[in-house]
Amino acid sequence: MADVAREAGVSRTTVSFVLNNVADSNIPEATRERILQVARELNYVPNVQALNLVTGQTMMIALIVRQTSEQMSIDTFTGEFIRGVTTVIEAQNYHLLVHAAEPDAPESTYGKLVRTRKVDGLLVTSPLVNDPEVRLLHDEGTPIVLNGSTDADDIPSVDVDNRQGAYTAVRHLINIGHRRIGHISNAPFSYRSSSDRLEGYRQALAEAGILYDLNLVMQGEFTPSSGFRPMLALLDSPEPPTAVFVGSDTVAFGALEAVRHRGYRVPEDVSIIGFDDIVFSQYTLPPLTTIRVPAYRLGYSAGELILKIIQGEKLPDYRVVLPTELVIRRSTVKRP
Amino acid sequence: MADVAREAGVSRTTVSFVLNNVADSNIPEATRERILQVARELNYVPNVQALNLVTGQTMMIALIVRQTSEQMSIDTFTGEFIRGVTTVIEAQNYHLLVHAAEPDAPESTYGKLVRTRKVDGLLVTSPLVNDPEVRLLHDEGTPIVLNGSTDADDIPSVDVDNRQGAYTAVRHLINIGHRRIGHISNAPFSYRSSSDRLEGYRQALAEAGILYDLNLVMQGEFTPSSGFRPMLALLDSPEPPTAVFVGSDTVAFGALEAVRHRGYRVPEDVSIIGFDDIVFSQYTLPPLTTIRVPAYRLGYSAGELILKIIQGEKLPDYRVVLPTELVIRRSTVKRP
DNA sequence: CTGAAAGCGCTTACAG
DNA sequence: CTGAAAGCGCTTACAG
Repeated sequence: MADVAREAGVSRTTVSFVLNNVADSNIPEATRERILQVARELNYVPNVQALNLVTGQTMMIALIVRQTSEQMSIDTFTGEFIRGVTTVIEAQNYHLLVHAAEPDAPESTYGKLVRTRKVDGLLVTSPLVNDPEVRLLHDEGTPIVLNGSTDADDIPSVDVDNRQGAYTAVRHLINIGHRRIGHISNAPFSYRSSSDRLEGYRQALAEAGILYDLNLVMQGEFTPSSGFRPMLALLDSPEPPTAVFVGSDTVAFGALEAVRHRGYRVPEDVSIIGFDDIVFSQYTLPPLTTIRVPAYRLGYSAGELILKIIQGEKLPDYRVVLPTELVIRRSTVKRP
Repeated sequence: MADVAREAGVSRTTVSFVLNNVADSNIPEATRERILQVARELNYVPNVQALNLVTGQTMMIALIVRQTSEQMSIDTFTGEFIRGVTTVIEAQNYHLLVHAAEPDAPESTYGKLVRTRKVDGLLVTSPLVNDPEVRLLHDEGTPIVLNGSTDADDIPSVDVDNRQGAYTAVRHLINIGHRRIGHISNAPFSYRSSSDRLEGYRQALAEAGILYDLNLVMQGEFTPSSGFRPMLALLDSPEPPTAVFVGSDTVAFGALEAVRHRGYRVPEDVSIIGFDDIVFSQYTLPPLTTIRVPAYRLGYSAGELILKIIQGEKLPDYRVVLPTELVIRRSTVKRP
């Protein structure tokens, strides 16, 4: 910048004014042009590090992905989510730092990112129901947005309406004649999404006057293989379900496999409905009926929200809840 | 830092020395302890922005993902790759910035990242065969590592041996008795990975004395649906293949679908082998025989390489090529 | 052993 | 309309 000033015969102040288009600076068009010209010739690009130091902003937002390597290798959600986030924030000159953290890491690896002024705010996916670090950071005033819900309803978040989605799924099963309906969760019930989905399941059952049977409820854990055994157990039970609501498509793949493994057929012997609508669900045999989760839009909303919080905007509501959508394919069928 | 200095009764210089453990600074243990103590009490954390300004480093590496939204939503590679990268670089206090760029974006959106001193180096996935921006940046001396190959062999890169992988796949088909073998690519042949895989296919054919038949070669484009029509065409041809080598698992899913759609069966009527070994390939019907690509290790290697380049290390070779592995499952079978 | 001073590349009151 | 100066929070020769 000093070079530009010298070359143009003005002070750095003036250069800064015209390059940043500062209002009320009243620079005559002539010098203005000259400075712009020189800057172009000299191929001037501002050093954002210096800028950051004086403004106190980093123009960076961190995305903390709380997943194991294994989860990450089967995850198609985060890619779309990232796309949504970057679309919004890059339009405002922010960038995204991605940091993976094991869900059961002994201590926070991400608080440091904000304390050392590496980022201006945090996006946290799949937070634990009760993450003390998130709590602490939020209370310290760190801009933070969760993807998914925790017990702390005062922390800003974006999520899908899990209860409603599960309700819709089970309602669909009931509508087509099923009464004995099993459930395999997407994750341990210590995750809010799992317990919310379970609640939707129970609500639909209750409304239809169907007794809640604990023997029909199993726990999955993110992966296809975690859906295999629970499905076997359901199939082998004295009074097997005619339909199963699986809390995630990925887990449902293992359930489909289990049905085949026992020599039964989907949907003739048992209907299966999933949750998420990842791309691959169209290509299973049969294609999976499921509940669509708008990953891109969740990312987009999270980006909008964190930006507003960073910019100190007062918001009527710090929580955004997006609707899901029932996608009927061929893994569910009317009970004769 | 000024606070710490005042509180401990020393100069900022001294504080800097002990906090950074500067050698030859000969600080007596007593003052050293005192400073550390005060820093802890005051909860001192260095401002990395200031540090960056003086050192001229940003401790950031950008990952440029050249994909459309659609590609990103079916991509399980990038997640694992990211995990590999962050594992290495975070151990050295670097962080990863992720930036998505449409493959056909009119102009570079990422050159700016290095010119404005936002990052110290660039990782570029799925580069175009001939990306002028990559060329330019590399020639300007920007540390840059590609994931995948371009025509420019002087630019550092990490990749799998695509030719060898394809050769192994087709060799497997030949070994189990197939002679009429089709091919559907993973991407347009303007991508280096596609043309390399095609070359491996041709080589295996040639070695076995099988004539190369252009009618048997089709183009896929990343998605399952892009594998559907080509497979139909192959099936409907006057002399259909008994086996098909598909350049990516994702594309192979559409091919499997097409076979079912025509009322044929895999592998009884036609064997199919994929490439990549994504998790879902275990859950198709039948489970897919494929060539494993070590995504995590590619990311890990890319991270190591870019760090070495940034740190100015002289390297014997700037290209790392990782081996693939044949994974035999149930979609390929001996030709009677 | 330790401190005063310059400097990294910017912005922004303030004064003229 | 424009410039001199202070300051953002650090590091690092240099001198004592």
